[in-house]
Amino acid sequence: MEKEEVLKVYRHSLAHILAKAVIEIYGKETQYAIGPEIDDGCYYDFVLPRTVTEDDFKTIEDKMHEIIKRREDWTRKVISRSEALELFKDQKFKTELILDLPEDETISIYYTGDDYVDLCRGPHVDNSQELFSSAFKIKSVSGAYWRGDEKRDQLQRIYLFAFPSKDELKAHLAWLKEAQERDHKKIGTQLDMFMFRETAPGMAYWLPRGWILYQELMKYSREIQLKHGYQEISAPLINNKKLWLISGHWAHYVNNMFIVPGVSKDTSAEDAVTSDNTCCCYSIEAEDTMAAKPMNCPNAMMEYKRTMHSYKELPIRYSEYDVLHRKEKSGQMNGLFRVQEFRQDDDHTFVTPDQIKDEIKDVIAIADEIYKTFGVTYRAEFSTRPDDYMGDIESWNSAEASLKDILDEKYGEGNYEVNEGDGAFYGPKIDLQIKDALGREWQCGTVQLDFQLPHNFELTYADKDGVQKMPIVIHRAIFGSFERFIGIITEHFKGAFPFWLNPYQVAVVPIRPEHNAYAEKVQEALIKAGVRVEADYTDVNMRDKIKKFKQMKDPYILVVGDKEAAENTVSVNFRGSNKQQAGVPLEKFIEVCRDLNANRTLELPQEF
RNA sequence: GCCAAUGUGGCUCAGGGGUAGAGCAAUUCACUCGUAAUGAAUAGGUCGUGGGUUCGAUUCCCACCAUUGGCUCCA
Repeated sequence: MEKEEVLKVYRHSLAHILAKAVIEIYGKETQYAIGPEIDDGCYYDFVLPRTVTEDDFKTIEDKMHEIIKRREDWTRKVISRSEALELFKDQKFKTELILDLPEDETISIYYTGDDYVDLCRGPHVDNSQELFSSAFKIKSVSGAYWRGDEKRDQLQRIYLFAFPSKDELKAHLAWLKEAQERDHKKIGTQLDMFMFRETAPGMAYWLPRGWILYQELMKYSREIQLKHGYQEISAPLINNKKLWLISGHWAHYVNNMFIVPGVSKDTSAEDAVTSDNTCCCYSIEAEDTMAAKPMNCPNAMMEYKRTMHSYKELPIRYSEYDVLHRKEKSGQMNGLFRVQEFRQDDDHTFVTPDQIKDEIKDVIAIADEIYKTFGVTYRAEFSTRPDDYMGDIESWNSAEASLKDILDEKYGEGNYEVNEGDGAFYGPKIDLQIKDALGREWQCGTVQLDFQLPHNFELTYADKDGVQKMPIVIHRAIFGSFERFIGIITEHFKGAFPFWLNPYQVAVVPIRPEHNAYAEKVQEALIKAGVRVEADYTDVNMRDKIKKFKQMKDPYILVVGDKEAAENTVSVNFRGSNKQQAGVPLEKFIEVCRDLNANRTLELPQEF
């Protein structure tokens, strides 16, 4: 058996052991649902008479060990649908699973000992003693919805780390610890990049250092977009409710919007709020109700609509970096990965149907270029027509065919995920996912076709034949949100950003105050060359200064004293090591810095 | 929104029914230094917020807020 297969069998078998242990501890009325294997182990979903907390972990683990030691045989049986329904008549989730199986499906069950049976395809170990060498540990408990539907039962999910050997478990836990050290929330605090306060949940305060990095990203994004024919626009951050009614956001997205209630004339309105004893009453029903924009699209439509357009002008690419606000349900925020206030590298491109393919190809090319600059890898996902789609089916079919062609050509057939029916109601989309330090995937890039907004805003262009036709809108973002992207690259680089991106690129440390004059000369020369430099001219131990800049992960620290001043050189300290190189001519050092910035080089030279 | 956990000086964390501790950072003094933690002293906290129990709550209970790991949703 392949190693992968062995791992699967172990994990899946341990899921059964977990269920058996939980049933023995919590009693026969336990409802057990499903227990698949996952990346680092497995989980099992239950309905239990009481909640499982961390205090129960040890009890469950001990019970599992005890069960394994019983050396019970695992027996597979094939039974009929009616036998299965009878066997699991007290198990509502199993019953539902059985009823959902196709008529001709073989129904197999697995016994672990005589007293525990589970509906399962297998395969499994033949006897529990095969699990003697396995290693497992309860990772966590969480709520999970039956079949991922929040309207259905909430189950208690118990996650297990599970590996074939103790060493592998140990290695995994070590990896996890290392990954937690990469946590962008931790590094962001250490490097003085950003902070959060309770008075603005899910909205980052960008500190001086972090804001430098943020702006460097925007600068980079703007450079690329300029090359690809994008025009930058900016539009109001809050808009009257009327706009959101037209765009459809008021109907579909209002719960995610920060509303600014207007002044209501009708003081009896149900949602009217009296602010004080004056006559002023606020209501979201009032005509002057405004809302902070959660998306840029409607305003882009407005700018397009300002004049008549000809097919000759298309594609028109409007990019924007305005601040967006999306109200999230509690428990959904997560550091910079999921915030309530953010900026996207957003764009709305207006195209004719036959321009879709070339345009999207270009978008993917931009994504490749950008992600490559950071050395991150991504995975593409293609989402197709949902049941509640808008527009005519021919447009959908041809649009989906174009997207599929592009994806096949770019990544090869089967090298991207297809989510049938998962597209937006207004059009199919391609999402680009990037992983964080813990291996969780986050959507960054997105390319979406939209047949709906142009319709709602009655957009037109005059085609060759003189007939007014409706353009198609392509929504796209590559970084996604800068907030999320910064979170990801912070973890990716563990805070040691590429030279061009690091808040300060070079730090200057004069050995004693009498070397300040030369240090200032070095700093000025670097600034003149467009290098971001910080220096410490205070009268403290040079070691303290070096320590401080090392902790800030500045790529190069230049120590200057008598020798350097006399020779017009610098003594270079390299990030991430104790390595030093003395006697580097200042001009040479500056030249290298200039190149690193110009090329946005990923690697940091370790020698001059 | 749901399940579980967490919230103690700027940061990292210990403690625990009798009104709080450490390290780092900060400030002051000494050392004037050639590459990642010199020494001494000082200052800094109504222990997330609001209720309750108690003679007494930072500690126990309840609610709320925020944060974390998941579920759902999403950039």
